[in-house]
Amino acid sequence: MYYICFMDRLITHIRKTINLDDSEAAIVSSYFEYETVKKKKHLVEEGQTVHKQYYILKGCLRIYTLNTKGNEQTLQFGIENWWIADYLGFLGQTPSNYFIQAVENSEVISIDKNSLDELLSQLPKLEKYFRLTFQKSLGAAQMRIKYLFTMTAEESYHHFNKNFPEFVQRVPQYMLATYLDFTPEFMSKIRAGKA
Amino acid sequence: MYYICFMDRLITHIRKTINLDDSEAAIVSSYFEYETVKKKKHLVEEGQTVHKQYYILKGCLRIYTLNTKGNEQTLQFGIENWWIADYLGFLGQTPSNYFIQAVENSEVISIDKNSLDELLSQLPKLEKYFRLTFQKSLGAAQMRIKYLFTMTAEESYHHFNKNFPEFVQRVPQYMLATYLDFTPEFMSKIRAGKA
DNA sequence: CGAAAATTTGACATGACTCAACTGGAGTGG
DNA sequence: CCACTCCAGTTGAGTCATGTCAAATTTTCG
Repeated sequence: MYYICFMDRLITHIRKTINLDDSEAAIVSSYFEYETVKKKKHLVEEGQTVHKQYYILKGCLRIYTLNTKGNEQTLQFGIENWWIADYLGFLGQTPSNYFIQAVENSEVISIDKNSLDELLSQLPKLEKYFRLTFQKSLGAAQMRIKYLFTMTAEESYHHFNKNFPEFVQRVPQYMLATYLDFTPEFMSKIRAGKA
Repeated sequence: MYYICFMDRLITHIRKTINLDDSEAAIVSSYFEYETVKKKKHLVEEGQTVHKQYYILKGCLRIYTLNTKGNEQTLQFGIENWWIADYLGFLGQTPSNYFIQAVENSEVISIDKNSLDELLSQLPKLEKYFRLTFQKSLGAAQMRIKYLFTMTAEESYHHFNKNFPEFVQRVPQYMLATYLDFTPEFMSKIRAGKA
């Protein structure tokens, strides 16, 4: 079974939280689909109602939205072993509020709501893995809001550089600007020390 | 047992998601503590390391932080039947990143990490309740970030008024300003139509 | 009733944005 | 492997949304 191969990463990740024997791991595997996305391509477009949660095997994705002026605003970046999704859309099966796009050529595995519900009723011990994953993500989202609030543009930039150097290398600057909530031009001025 | 009384709300809330018989409900009840907080008093101060998750029975609370200038910034408000916590601090048992304060005289029930862990191992079916609760909160946090990004001060104000009228009535305006990310003075000008 | 807290108002200051022009490097096709 | 294009990044001038500060006014509540 080839899919076992690319499922390994997720199984390993789950096993950091709960025990899974091989037959259970096989069940988990059977519920996921493998997808590749080329750089710049979208996995989800705003307004779509087919929702999946994506687990990133390789590459880098982002979730973003457009503001009233039509500019992109990045809510979150994700890399290897991160989950990414429109959680409200997923739960309510409502149109997506966001775009999900590949920043680099990427590989993901995905699961839709029905499949996740089935999987969880077949293997209830997985609830704990997802509970902890979401709890952690929720904590991260709180910090994200805190940082958006408390730092000036320049502080945000330096803070991000210091704390997430992997992303700085992998994400183009104009895109990082849409995450830190200022314009690419302004970012350029910060970098030049002319802000 | 008196505590059964104020635990009712949470039990009812949990039963919207999963089934609980009376003996299970009693187990849940036994893990929570009842607390009251007077308006303006803090349940948690920044830097503290005793962490609990709070379920609001009555009243209104908020979680906030201070920016570099010492001004308050409100991350989230919570009312009856909402959970409120510093989730990252809770999970990691690290010093709190935030203050949790009563906006009105309030009643909450609380649980610390050890108790929650015990409760969940004794009653694993609760994992699903918390998984769904956190998943929903995570979705809400995503929307929160989207709104902070995409709206001007004036749009934020009107949007909040329209969508959360209960809060507008219960929360002082200067505090709402710290949630919507502008100054009380500017809020006043928006209201006067002079923005 | 009085004090403290919340809200309003106005004058002025400023951080970040807009727009347009320019530079340099990375792909692409011939 | 060169030439061309296109996209990312830079720079500067002018502008605007929102902040700051201080004072006046209104509301709340002990």
